[in-house]
Amino acid sequence: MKFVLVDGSSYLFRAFHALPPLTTATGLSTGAVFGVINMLRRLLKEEAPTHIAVVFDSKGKNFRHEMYPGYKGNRPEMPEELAEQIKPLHRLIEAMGLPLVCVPGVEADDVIGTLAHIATEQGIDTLISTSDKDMAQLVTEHVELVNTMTQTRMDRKGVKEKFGVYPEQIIDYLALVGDTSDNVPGVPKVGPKTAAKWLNEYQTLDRLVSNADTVKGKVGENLRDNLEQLALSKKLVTIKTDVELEMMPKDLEPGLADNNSLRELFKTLEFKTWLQMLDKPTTEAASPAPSKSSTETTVVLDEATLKAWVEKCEKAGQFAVDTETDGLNYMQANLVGISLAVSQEEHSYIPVGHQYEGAPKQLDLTLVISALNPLLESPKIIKIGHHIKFDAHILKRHGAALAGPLEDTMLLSYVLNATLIRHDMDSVSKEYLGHSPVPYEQIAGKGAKQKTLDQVEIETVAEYAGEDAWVTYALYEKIKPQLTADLLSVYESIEQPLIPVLTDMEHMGVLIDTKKLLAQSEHLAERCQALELQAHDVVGEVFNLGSPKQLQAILYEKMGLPVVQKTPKGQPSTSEPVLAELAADYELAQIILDYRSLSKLKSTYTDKLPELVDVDTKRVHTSYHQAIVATGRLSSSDPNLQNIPVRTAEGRQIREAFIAEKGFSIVAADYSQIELRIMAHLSGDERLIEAFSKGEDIHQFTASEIFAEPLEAVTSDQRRSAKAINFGLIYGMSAFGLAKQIGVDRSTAQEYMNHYFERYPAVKDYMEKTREEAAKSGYVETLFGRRLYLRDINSRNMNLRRAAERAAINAPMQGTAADLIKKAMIALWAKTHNNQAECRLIMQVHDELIFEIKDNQVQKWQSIIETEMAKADDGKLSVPLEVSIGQGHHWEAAH
DNA sequence: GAGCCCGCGTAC
DNA sequence: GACGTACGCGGGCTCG
Repeated sequence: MKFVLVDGSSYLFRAFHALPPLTTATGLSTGAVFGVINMLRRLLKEEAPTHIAVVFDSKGKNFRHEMYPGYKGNRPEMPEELAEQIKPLHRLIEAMGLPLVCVPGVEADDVIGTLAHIATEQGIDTLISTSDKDMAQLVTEHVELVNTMTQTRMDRKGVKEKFGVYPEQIIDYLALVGDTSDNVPGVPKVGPKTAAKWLNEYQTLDRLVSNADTVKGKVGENLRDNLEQLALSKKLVTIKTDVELEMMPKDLEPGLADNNSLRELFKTLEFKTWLQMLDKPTTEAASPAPSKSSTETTVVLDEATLKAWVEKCEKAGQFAVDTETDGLNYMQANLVGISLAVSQEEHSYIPVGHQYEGAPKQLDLTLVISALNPLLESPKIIKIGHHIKFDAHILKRHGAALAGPLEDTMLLSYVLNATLIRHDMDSVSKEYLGHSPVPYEQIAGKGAKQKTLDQVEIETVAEYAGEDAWVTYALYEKIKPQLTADLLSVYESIEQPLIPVLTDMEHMGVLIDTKKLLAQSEHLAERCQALELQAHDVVGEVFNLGSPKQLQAILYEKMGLPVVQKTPKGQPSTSEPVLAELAADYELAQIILDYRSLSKLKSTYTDKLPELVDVDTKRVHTSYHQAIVATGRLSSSDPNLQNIPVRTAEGRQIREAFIAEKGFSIVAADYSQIELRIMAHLSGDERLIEAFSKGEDIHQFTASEIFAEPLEAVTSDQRRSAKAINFGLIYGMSAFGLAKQIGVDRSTAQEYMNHYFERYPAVKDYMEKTREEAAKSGYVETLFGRRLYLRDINSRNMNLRRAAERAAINAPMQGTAADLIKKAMIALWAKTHNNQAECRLIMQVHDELIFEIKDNQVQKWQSIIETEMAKADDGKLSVPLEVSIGQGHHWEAAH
């Protein structure tokens, strides 16, 4: 046990007087807070206490004032600049998870003296962190002082060196010397030297007083004149060691840091460096005291223990569950074991699939599943997981039905703060529990030697799996209470109900016409080969067309093409826009462009998609990630179904391979211009809202506004420019970007934008207001209250700040759109999940939902889909949500 | 050979 | 430097 007592009051005063007077933009003084927190952080780092208290004086008078009305009498009233720092300091200390102690009627010294005294009695050594010399009287063999500001440490020997007397003589010493700052009288003309000399001669004040007559000179006279005063001074400087306290040293364990409170406080106090450090996962800045479990994981190998655990979970009403598997593919992985936790201390692991040589006999999988099923299915029992969708898949494929209520700590963390940390278990645990779980590699090994968990010893996996379960449980208890009402509503009405929707979508998968894709691959291979030969021919040597590096050497060094643009690393770029520009003059550039686009299609889509078709279901099962995208969108991987080509005719052919099973059709429904509609709503721009309400072609309408032409006179070029502006605005684009996009000079682009803002003044206001509010609060919000923190919004780095400002403008629109389609998915799932034989949701592509619907039911479902999607805003939007919907035998035809 | 970064390109 | 959010390919480099 490492016990540290911090004299908060002494540091507060020291810091206030020693440090330059920092103030925030609003005029709040923060210098002393900064100094004390800085000191505390250093102390925590250097001493790593297991038990700690930060002690402050209580407000108002204490027993010393009663004893001596003049106590601290010559001290001026505490300046306002200091007084206003006390509350924020206390709040910060609490947010750091440190026990804050403040006992009425006594001073910090007395509390510290008492705690140190108790600790010594209990055999605990104490370190007192203070800048107050009076504390030297508390030093013993078991109590040391440290001044964390000056980095000096003092034990018995140190006290003697500094004061010339031993700690037990310090009280007498102080009484003799007096203390002007506390208005404690001493003996006139007696300073440190004399006091030490006398005490070395007579040992104690009492013996000195008895021999007062023998002391010569003027000081001797002064001593004799002040004997009465001396008794009082002695009482005043004596630190109490018998204050009645409610806490014991052992109670003073640091709690968990509340990083969200810290963030708010750092923001208010404008402690930007710490704010940034807080947002870096590697920081030890505010890392909370580590949380841990004091018990081992119970390994469940017999039916009786299993039954006991089922009952335990039932009784608890909520439990954390985690599945261990032999892989990450949710459609293929086999169950190796299940861990459960009903508290941080009670966790178990039920092995069912360990197969290494010498593995003990484990409970039969079907037996375990049927024992757990009542638990997993019960609508009365809360199941907590971290990324519980994965566990739901695994359990489902092994005959168990994980049904709601489901809680997911990954999603809780995401909703609470999507941007500043990642939401995998390790990161979240580190952030909220200050605990780093055993990494998977430590259990399974890494690289070529990596084993699957079924090959790893049960005891080893049990520890790992049990930890995952109790950490999940602890995270749930820790994070959920931190959600404000708005964020809780985002969680409960969007993210939580989306879990089963995504589970079903993923499990259902998408039927792929593998043959068609492979035929396309062959065709693409031929064309790529031809282009490659052609390129080699033009250049006169063989090189790798797929290598930007080789290409750069060929184009700019060998062939001497003009360098249009450089990559961020200073290399001449060979990117699409550059080559497109060169293509007018150089045949080679066009060849490369064609090659690039075709080889991209081949490598990423026509070759890869067939490889990802599941052997059992013959369908592709993507993973939708619910806690990745800062704005609230989903992302998709393995395969990514959200970037299937659509722009070019060749690319679109790939969509022909996304088909429906026999007797079914593909139905695709997308929101048209959803983000612009949201912009219209959020800005409240009347002209824009009206245009949407009337069902105008928004790009054409915008063009007619910008170019002051009647609607019917708008040229296709004008419409194209207006469209670019519309999209650019959503992304916070500049005149420069717009100019590049539509191929006009910058001043023309600026002119267009000016016209735009003249016609839609509320849009301009909205963007400025969004920027301002983001800078002030550090975050922006969607229509439904989803919050996005922007770490660089006040960065002094112009580029970072500008990028954060663009994100601030984009996020409410992109995020609200994401919220809306998620709500539509949830509403539609409610209508379809019991009727998957007729209609099933199979894909989501940000503003589009794709269904597979029984041929003779298409009409009926199309109207349901349209209705539900159109009313996903709950009537909140001042513009209508328009849905365009189509059907066909494949995705391409359904557009 | 595994793992990572870079440049590039696909989607909304 | 200049347009927001993602995923993922092949090349090529580093490391063991």
